[in-house]
Amino acid sequence: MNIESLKLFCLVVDEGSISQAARLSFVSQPAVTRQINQLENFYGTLLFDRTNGKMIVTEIGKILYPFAKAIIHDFERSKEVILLQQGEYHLNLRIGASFTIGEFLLPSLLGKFKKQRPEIKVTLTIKNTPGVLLDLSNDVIDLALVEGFVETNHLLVKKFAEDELVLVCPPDHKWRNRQDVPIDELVNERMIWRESISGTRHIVESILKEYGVLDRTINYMEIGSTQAIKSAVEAGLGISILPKLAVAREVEQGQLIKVNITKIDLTRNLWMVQKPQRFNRKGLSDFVKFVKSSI
Amino acid sequence: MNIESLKLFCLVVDEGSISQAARLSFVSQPAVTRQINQLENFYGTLLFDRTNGKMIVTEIGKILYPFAKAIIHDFERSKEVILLQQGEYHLNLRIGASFTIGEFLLPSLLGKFKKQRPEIKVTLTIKNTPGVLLDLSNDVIDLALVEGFVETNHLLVKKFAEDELVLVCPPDHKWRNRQDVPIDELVNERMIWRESISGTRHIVESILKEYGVLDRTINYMEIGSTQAIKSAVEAGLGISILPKLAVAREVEQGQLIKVNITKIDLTRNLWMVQKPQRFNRKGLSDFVKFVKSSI
DNA sequence: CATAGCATATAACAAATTGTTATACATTGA
DNA sequence: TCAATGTATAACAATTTGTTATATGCTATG
Repeated sequence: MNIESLKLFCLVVDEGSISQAARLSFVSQPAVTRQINQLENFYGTLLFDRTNGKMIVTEIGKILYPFAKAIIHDFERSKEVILLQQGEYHLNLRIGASFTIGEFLLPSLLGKFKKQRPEIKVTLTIKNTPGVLLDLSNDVIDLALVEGFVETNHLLVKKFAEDELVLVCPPDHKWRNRQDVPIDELVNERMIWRESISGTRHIVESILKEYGVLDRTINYMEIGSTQAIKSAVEAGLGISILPKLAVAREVEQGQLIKVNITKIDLTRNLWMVQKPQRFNRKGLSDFVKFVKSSI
Repeated sequence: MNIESLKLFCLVVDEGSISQAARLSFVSQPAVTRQINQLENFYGTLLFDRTNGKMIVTEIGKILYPFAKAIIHDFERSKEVILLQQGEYHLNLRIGASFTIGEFLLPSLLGKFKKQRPEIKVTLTIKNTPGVLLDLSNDVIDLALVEGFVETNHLLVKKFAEDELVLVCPPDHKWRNRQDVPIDELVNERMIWRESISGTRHIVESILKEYGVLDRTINYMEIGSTQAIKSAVEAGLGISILPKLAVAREVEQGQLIKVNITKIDLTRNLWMVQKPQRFNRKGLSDFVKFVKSSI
């Protein structure tokens, strides 16, 4: 039993005409005729008296009418109420980001987005990359913005920006006037690292390993915060390889010295990761579009 | 939107399982899966959380549930109420019959039928044939039982019995000891007729006309009642051609003399006439079957 | 009273929907 | 780990729904 049929039935009752009901419903007249016929067959009785080509509802049709109206009403309400509920859903956006992205890239980006779409409520959660991806798979966030090494297992991954990793040293370091430093010279330098599950560290380690330098550097210190690492380097405790994004201001103001590693490109991609969902929050696709267009 | 889909949705919610819902509905599991999917697509949202293969209704599904229940309930009620109404309809049977059939054939027939089906309420209306057919076309009766000459125009006509027309004369008539009377001898006899629209008269006239006798008989009297004609013949006012059914008892008791007209068969058919209706009263088809089987 | 205009019904066919079976994939529990 | 169970998907048949073309029947109008 189709609710549309009941809707047509009511319309024919109200209009007293199949043709008129068809016009109002933007379907052909035979379509309405058949719907009414099927309704009559279903209930096993005539719903209209067709004497003289007029459609006059029968006694039994009059009995059906309020039931049909009630069904239609409930159905329409169900659509409305769910749509309302959906509204809140779609206007909520939960973003997770790794430290570098969350602390240095997203704040201004989110600011611009909120200016364009103030009605969308954004929640930003900053964790290390594995934590963010865990949140994603647990449906705690709708979108993950992370750097490096995402297994594409059941996840939608798309590059949305690049960031360069740069070697920084204190202003009084011996490399302070060098443009380039060959990678070999990193040997015996005191390296300050992020914690071992950090996306940034993962990338740096794999590069150094590739060049056989990793094992010969001095793992001098591990600090769980980029901000703290910067302070440590500034204080002359060692050197570090950090995202350009994170040290841009300190380098500009001379608190840190940026040194290129000869011939080595430490550019890595930044990824947007989504879980493939049958129904996404509308705010999500809007934000994804915004990020793509603004970077 | 199909009410069956909503029913399945509720069943899946209640059972927490698509497979179980499929079993209870006697359809295949993929059929239920797709119904649920289409429902989700229609509302643009997930109605179930399928984590770990379980079907747990979502918040929005919980919103839909009472609406679906209400719709299903109203729909079921509409079926019940209409069926109830139908009951009265189907147990009512309005029969119309022409005089001869209504007065001499139907009473015992209806008695037997009521003994078999006491729950069916029968209304019998007796009129002349055109009146009965008019009632039929005006939906005042459901079944007409008439003799002769029914235009098959939009009507379902079926022979259900035969009746013979017989010539009757008073017991002191000159033909009282004759077995046969040639048709020519009818000339100059005082004929007593039914009214001109009577089915019986129609048939008799056409036979007499066929043999060229009609214009030479004496149209002595027209009486609107078979019973009155019988009395008139008995009183010696003339002769008449009447249905065998109507004179059987009087002939047996010697109050009227039956005379055959040589070599002429005045057997005529009795007809059951129905309007072709899309939905007939059940009592009607039952009565039609009863009549066919009992005659 | 014939006929144009309007309404419903029916037939034939295309498109969409619904059901089926077979099969893939994921989870659970022995 | 593997069998058992449950959901999803693909491919196909059967049914349903819409369409256009056309028949039929009533009403109003000249």
